[in-house]
Amino acid sequence: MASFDSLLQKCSSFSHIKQLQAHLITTGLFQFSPSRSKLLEICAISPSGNLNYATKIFNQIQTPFTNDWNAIIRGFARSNEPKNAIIYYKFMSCRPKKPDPLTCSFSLQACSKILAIFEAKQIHSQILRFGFTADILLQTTLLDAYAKSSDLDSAQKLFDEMSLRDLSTWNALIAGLAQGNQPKEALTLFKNMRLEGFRPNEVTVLGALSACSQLGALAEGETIHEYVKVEHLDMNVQVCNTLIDMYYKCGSVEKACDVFHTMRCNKSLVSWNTMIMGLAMHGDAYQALDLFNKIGSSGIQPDAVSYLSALCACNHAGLVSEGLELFKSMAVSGVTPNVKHFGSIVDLLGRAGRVEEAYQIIKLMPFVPDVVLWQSLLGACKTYGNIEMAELASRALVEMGSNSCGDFVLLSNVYAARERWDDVGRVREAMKNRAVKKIPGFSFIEAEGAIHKFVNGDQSHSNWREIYRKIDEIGFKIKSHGYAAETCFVLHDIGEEEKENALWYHSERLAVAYGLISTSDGKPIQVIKNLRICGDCHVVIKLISKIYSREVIVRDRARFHRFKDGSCSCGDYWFLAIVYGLLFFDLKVHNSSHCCRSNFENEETTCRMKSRELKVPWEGEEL
DNA sequence: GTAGGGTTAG
Repeated sequence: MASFDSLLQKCSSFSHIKQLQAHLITTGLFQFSPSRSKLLEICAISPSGNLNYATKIFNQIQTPFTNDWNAIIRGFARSNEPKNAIIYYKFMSCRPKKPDPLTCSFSLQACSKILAIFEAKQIHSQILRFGFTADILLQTTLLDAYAKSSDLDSAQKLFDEMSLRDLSTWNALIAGLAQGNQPKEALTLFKNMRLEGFRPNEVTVLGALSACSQLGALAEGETIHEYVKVEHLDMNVQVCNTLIDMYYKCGSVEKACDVFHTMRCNKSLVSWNTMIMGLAMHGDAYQALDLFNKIGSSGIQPDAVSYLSALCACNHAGLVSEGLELFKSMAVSGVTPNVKHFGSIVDLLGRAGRVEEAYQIIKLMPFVPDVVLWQSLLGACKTYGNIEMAELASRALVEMGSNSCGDFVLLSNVYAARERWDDVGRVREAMKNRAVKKIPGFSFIEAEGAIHKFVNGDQSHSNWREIYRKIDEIGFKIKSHGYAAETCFVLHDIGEEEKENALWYHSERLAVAYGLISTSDGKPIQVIKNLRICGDCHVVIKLISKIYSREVIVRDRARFHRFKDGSCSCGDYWFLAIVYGLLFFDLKVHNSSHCCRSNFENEETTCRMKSRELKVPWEGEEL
């Protein structure tokens, strides 16, 4: 008979596992043979195995070896119940066999998955106690656990303290920074890594490209793309997908299309979805829908994200009936709509002024409405001046614990539009009492090899005087083209007093002015803004694009605006509604069709409620 | 001997 170990290597079905287990039991080796751990591992992690059954085998063992613990912890760490891995780790700590670096590694992976920072810290202290600190792999796993649980300071500290780092260590921190809202730091680290002689691989460029996406750093992204081509990393589909994402988020949907159409590896569903979303964000709704309809011909079936991307295309172009049809067709194709699809429909209906229908959707849908849904409805109420519904949505948001400035501003906007100043004051009080924080608006522009950040009324840039002179010049020129920034409605002293020039020196305008100064003629100006673009800036930038014959691309938190020859790719869809709403309610509209001025920037915040709280049975106790 | 780093989303 073949040896037990060689049978283990061939073990490829659940029945094999049971036969081998039976063999161990009948020969009396079960309690003593080291091969048992391997069998347990196969049962716990291989596709032919069964984690429940592995647990049963484990429970039969009188004194588990460290490797038995490792197998079961590893199994749970990669299962849907990573919490159990930590529970087993805790059990193990009270038993004679002590954890080894692998045990810590698997348990940390479980911590990363459920963002169990408290437990990760305790395992960290055990790693120190056991003296496993020289193990680069383990240190990297620990670093990753910190980074994934948003404790980037600890991740960075660990990184700095490591005397030896390998490629994965750098990758873990770059990816961690990129995903943890520190894209600038991620890119700096990426550069430092190259200076230290490391050769970025697929994983590295994924992190770095993701950082570029967030920053809108097109030039930087292009450099990385060049590197990708030279190193043939574009044979990796994830790299290609991230390139598509990077290009469209950096404003160049054409280059995203280029990558998509010339991919040398097979396209995955994510490739399609990313491209569709890119087209949607750029307002190319018909191209997006066209691509959506072509997914099937590539032998892939669209999934929930594909539908969401296509719905998003309809949303951004105001294609209401197409969107509704698409939503209905989901049932036929067997893709179950989730809360985001319903959110999309609520937004679509709301933007089209069908606020009551949007509300009915929220009421009837089979999900508990989340913050974003109510925010969509509230946004629509503001646009169409629906006070009753706005109050309802605001109440829901408050009940859900929303403390977002944007939500309060929207409600006060609705009141202000009806000149209900007492209510406006009430909202203002509520904001004060709840210590609602205003999210400061800022804009980025990449120019002269650096990223320049502007806030409203910013005078910190070394060239600020020149920038302000440019803005004044713009003001002079656009007035001769009929621009008049008239006030439709003004929010009376809501929030902090703002300087008179706050509107005129909005961050996006400063960035565009700087772009005009610092980039050469004919080159498109690309600006990234953290909030929604202001309606007045939208008008001004349209005029700039015409007068200065410059294409300007602004990415705001919701979509792209491509200004060319006096018009914008969003078709003014998102702003026209404001005007219709005002006319409908017969409010004062002063001699301008493009007025939307408020003391606030558009803060339709979509801040998500993060469920990072995690309860584990022994919370508070030391492991 | 066994492990670590990763793409799309209202």
